[in-house]
Amino acid sequence: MELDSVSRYTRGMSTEATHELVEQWRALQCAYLKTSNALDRELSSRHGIGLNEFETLDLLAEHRSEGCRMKDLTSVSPMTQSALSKIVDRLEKAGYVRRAACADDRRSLYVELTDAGSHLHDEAATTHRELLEANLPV
Amino acid sequence: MELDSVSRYTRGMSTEATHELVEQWRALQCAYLKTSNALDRELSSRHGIGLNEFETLDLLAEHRSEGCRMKDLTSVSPMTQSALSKIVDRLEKAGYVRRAACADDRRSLYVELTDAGSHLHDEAATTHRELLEANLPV
DNA sequence: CGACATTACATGACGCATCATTCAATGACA
DNA sequence: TGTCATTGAATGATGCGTCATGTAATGTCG
Repeated sequence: MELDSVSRYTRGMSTEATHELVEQWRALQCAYLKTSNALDRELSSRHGIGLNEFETLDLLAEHRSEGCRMKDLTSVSPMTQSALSKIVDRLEKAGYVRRAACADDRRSLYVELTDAGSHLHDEAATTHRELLEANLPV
Repeated sequence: MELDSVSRYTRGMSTEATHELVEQWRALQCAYLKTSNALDRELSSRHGIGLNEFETLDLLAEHRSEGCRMKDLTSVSPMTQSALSKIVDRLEKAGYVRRAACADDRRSLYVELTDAGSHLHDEAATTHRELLEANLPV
């Protein structure tokens, strides 16, 4: 008869090592969720945009000089192409971003910050950096 | 005239320190998203439950002896009370969990693993630990 | 050149988490 | 004990991200 009242989810790992791994994961999870929730809340209430919207603005600001197409955005963002499409939708509707045709390739679209978007980014970035400082593990 | 072509979202922080902070945040984000996506995908395909469902099972297994009410679950999980209520709904519908009345306080409900839930947890935990080992930064 | 594969992006259906609210049970206190 | 606040949990509306798919435009290669 099998004794499986105690879980044995360790295949070649000691239980201590496994436990440490789980602790590490929970710490990572906790740090991430705490920070991202704080960021999302504050950015929403102070500036009216969510975290992912801000980070998209941030990437756009960062690559402003090179010109940023949707595909470039996709390659530097952890978000899905689909999600980015909708984020840019929202940012465009709010007037923070503009889609512009691309001469070389008519499938592509440039995404550019508008002046309003640039201003918003500057302000929101302050909030963002403050919260990172307050929430990030040292 | 103001020169704000360069963002100055540093109030008392050097730009390098700010940049480091952002890098740190992006690394955290990347590690978390990479790991949680991998976990979610694999747990879903191999065992038919999502990450949050598994982690709820995991917490229930961990506190099996003490008896776990919804409020206890809420206090040890990063999820919302509302979210947990729905997760437990799903787990219950799938037969992995059972809600049981609480004698002391008729508002409270105990949540217990069924045998099927216990088995599933054992199996899924293996997957979970494997993926943690594969994805977690060292 | 013409057919097929691939790429860039958008969209609809779906799942899931969150907020606000609700409801019942309990506590506190005059 | 009766009233009011609080607590434990469920639910409906809403928003957002993902997957699968659709649609152009562009490459590729016979």
